[in-house]
Amino acid sequence: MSDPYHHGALRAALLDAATDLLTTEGVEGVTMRALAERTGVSRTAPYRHFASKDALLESVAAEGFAQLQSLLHRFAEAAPAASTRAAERAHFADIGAAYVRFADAHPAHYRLMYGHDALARSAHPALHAAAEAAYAELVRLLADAQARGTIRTDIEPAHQAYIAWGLVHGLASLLVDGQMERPDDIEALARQAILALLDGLLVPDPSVSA
Amino acid sequence: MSDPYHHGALRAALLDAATDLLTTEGVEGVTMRALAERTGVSRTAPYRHFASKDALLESVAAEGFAQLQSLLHRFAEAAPAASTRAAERAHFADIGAAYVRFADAHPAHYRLMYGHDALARSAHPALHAAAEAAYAELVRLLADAQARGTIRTDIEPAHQAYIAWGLVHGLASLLVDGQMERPDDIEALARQAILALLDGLLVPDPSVSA
DNA sequence: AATCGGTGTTGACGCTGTCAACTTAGCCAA
DNA sequence: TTGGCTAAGTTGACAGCGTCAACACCGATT
Repeated sequence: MSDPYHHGALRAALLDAATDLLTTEGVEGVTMRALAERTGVSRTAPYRHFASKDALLESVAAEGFAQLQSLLHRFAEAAPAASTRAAERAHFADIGAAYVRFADAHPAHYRLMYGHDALARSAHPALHAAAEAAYAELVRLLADAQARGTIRTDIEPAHQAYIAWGLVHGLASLLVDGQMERPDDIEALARQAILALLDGLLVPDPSVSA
Repeated sequence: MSDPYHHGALRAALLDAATDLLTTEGVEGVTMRALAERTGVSRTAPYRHFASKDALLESVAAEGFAQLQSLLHRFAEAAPAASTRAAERAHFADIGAAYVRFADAHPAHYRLMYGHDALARSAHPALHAAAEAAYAELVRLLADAQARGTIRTDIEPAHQAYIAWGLVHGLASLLVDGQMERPDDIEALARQAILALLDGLLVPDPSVSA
């Protein structure tokens, strides 16, 4: 009836509580003691499941990359079969908008995935692997588009993925870190950015030389 | 002869020490006590010059944005007068490469400027202003290019700046946060990214519709 | 010569992550 | 059934952190 001595599913409960605290209080609010209290155990019980606070945060961050990966994966499956130029533009704009929407919906989580200081210093294999898996999904997406013949092939998909990832991550990061003025419609801006990358920023006509 | 009771230039010394510690130990190494020891004063002396540790870090971060701004400003003055397409491409590629090089040279400082958790939560007017000033420099750069007639005018300079800033910041961020594999030649990648944004990623010929 | 305010010091407090030693309870072998 | 092994949870303690309160110093102003 009353609280059993053994929790039973503490590990999962800790990850849930951490994600909760992350969204409500920010990363500063995620403390081992707060997690313990939320899950109804004592201060050091979490150490039976995570070697350190950093290890716990690493798992939370990795979960975020997994979500991002599955998001990209859904788009990869919904790729346009018949590849008109308009369909491709819309498809990639959708992906970029979805990415930025994810970051905007879970800002603290997103910040943890990329920006957390403790996680950035040393090697975190699980987190690194999760990030690479999400990245690989994007590479595949672009390789497919190259195979369809809609995207330039003089830049290898891995580089294109790095560039595209950099663009959307940069937008998301500016948004989430709050240094820049928050744009009115972030989703529209994300679409505009993707389209700019697809179409180019220079004037189409190459006869502008003075 | 011996240490005077009053330091004389403690504020500047603290900022210097903080920047030093930032590059050598990372942001976790920047502690009020360490700063006090480095500058030869007691633990709480810094509080005569900064309201809190966050306020001190905010000043350090703002200095970083000032450096970034002056970097962009130098490029604005060196803008190509006669605007051939090749010259414009090289010019913007140079800017992007310089930006990423800055981040790569001062990773911890760069992370502090954008990613630090404590600074992201609440409003930090001085930091915000410094970031806006650097951003304004980029807007001006792009407005000039539009005036020269080399860049599309159907997207306003402020939006183009947001997109371009997003791209280079995204690349820099991926680099500095260390989640992604570090590319062989980051500067070349930055150039490639800028050129991709200028030229577009789609195949030039619009007749690819199936 | 008195004093006033900016600067630096000492002591203390609560909060944090985490180690060490101990307890509990479920499970498996004898 | 029982004995004990082990994973899981607890309590106590410690050092390091940011920071407040109270006090000491000293150059400049009156």
